[in-house]
Amino acid sequence: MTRKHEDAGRSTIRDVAARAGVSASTVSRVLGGVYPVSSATRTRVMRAVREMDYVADARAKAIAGVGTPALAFVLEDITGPSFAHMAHGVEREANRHGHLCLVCSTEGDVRHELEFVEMMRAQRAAAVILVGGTADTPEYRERTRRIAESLASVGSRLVLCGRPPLGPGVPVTVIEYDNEGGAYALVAHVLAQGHRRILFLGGEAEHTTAQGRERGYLAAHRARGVEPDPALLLHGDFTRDAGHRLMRHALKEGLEFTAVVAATDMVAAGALTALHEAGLDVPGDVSLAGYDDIPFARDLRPALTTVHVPYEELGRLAVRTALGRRADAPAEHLLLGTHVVVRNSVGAAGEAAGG
Amino acid sequence: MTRKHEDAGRSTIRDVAARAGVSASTVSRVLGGVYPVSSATRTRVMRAVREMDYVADARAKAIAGVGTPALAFVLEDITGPSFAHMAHGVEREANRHGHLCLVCSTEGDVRHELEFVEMMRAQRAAAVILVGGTADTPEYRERTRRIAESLASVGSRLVLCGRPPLGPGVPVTVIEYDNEGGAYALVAHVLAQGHRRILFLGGEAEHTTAQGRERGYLAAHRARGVEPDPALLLHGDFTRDAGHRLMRHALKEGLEFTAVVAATDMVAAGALTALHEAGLDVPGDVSLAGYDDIPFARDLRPALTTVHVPYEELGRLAVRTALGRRADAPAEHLLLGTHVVVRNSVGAAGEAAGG
DNA sequence: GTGAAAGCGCTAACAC
DNA sequence: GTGTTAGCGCTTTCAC
Repeated sequence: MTRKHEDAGRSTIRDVAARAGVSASTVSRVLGGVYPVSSATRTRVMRAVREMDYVADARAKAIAGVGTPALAFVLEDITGPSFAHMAHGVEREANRHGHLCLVCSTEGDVRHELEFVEMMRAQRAAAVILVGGTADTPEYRERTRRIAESLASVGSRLVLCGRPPLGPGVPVTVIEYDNEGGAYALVAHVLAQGHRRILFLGGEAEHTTAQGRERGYLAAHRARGVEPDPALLLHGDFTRDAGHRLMRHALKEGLEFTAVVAATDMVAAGALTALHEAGLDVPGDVSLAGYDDIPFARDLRPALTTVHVPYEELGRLAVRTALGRRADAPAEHLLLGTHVVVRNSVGAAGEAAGG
Repeated sequence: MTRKHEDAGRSTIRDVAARAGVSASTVSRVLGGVYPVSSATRTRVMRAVREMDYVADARAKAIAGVGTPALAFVLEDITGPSFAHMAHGVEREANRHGHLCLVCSTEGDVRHELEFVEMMRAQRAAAVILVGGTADTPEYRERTRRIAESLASVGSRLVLCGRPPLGPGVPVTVIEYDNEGGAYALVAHVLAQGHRRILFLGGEAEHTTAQGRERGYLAAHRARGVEPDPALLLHGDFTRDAGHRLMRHALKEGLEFTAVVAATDMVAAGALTALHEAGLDVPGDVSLAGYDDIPFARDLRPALTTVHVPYEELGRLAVRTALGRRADAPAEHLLLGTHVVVRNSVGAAGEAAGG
């Protein structure tokens, strides 16, 4: 009848009740703060609570059907600036609504993503938010559709934040931003400066974010009537090191270009360093642009022209939208706008000497 | 007797049992995978599980006494690069041990920190990790001591990651790194280049991290026999904007210095931009150094001389140490080393012209 | 091997 | 107002 193991302090509501000389329900009522309880009892109970430093077990409350469920977000690596900003938005908004947040880093491993979602389902999370783009393959779509459905089946909901939808009929909430539109505007700006051979330092070929940006790059060219040279499209990942490596490679290969558009600011940063190491001036010899508008972009020399993405807002909206929905609501889709931020890294093509 | 609300799919172990034509205990045994169960039953149960896409409620398991508790980390803002790296280390290591992670951003508000810790206590988290430095006041120490004790009383443990200990007798695990030593080495390096008036762009005056770095700054001066000018110690916070603002201020006031040491790389980045905006060359006119060695430091122009801190390792160790301890273990303290990374932002003083 | 029953810490419906 | 009882979803004796 009494607790099995008397580990110091791990007291239960019954211990508090005993100490206050009342029943457990009374303690529950006092703590709940709603029911009518005589002020004398209330005082006694509160004193016991304080003396024992008691705090009710949230998990027990949860299974008893009270208390707000957690929110889960899974991302590749919290260390990336744009991930971090989305995560921050998610976290803030979740807290505003009284939800705790679970984080999981997949380290880019798809199996981890699956494992985590399963764990979140076991936790009966209010929603699972997949943060950031991913490799888009048929398997991915199938797997994610299943995830969405199994989440819906336990009353939870899948949210895609910064990742495109999966097609109709999948019970998923998606909040993304306009990768293609932003890249289009950015590249149009570069083209408007007279550049015609623009190197694109992309992400992984199948990555949704990279693809969107690449589409914008292509579309801007076509709109301007210039045929993009496929040889100018390089692929790596979204890290600073990839940018550095790709840029060195392009320079060594003698690729001809007068401007480079990097898929992210991180990539641009690495590329910038490689350009400098090669003795090239930006934007004197080569123009450079990034994407994301991370805080650091302003401190690069020259200050980086880039595309601003409302990452934090994205995270906040993901939560707000998810919480407002029933688990089995139909798919819904928000697309946030982006805009280019002109700074000093893109110059007129006339002055450029070529890579 | 049957479930109250028949929300689609939220099936329980009893539903699975019914479908498989066995008792709940049998399902539990099959899923547990330990007990002897006839392979026929096992198959039937597994099929039911699959068909219903059943996954056991982790919270219920938790209160029944099985399942690994979560780990919680609370930090100011996941958006800061060094926070993010510590968080990443925490997350990775926790996952390696099968623990889920709860994150909480305090947004720098002490009350939030308290609230969160209380919530984590309610969650019966295995440990609560406070990530990053904080304002060190008597109230802070008292409050944190109480937190440590109340956590210990529910069998959990407080871990300070990148934050100094609280004095003897407090049941706390602290993993920090040598702020003072790193700053000492860095400033010694700057002094060795002949600089004698070194501007220090610090963090908030009471912030533990800022204090440690400032102590190193001071100590290096004294060791070299040069009396630091208090007027050269400026305080702000750890953001890029603070660095920018402080630097402009220093320039406008006509402060005299030939080098500046920023409390973080972010601050250094802002300062660098301010220096450039003022038409000053780094390190030609003024030398500059940072602290943290964030990935971006290499891409600043000039590449930033800074102090490397093993942030991710710090996070990993925090978890590993905490999990290895009993809740009521005595205080313990790890101090990780740091080292200066010499790049191009610090030059010889002879060539400097003064701010 | 398998089921019934008790218990984990809590809340809520139902008495009195 | 307050105690008793019956759950919540799970695990784990204890019988058979």
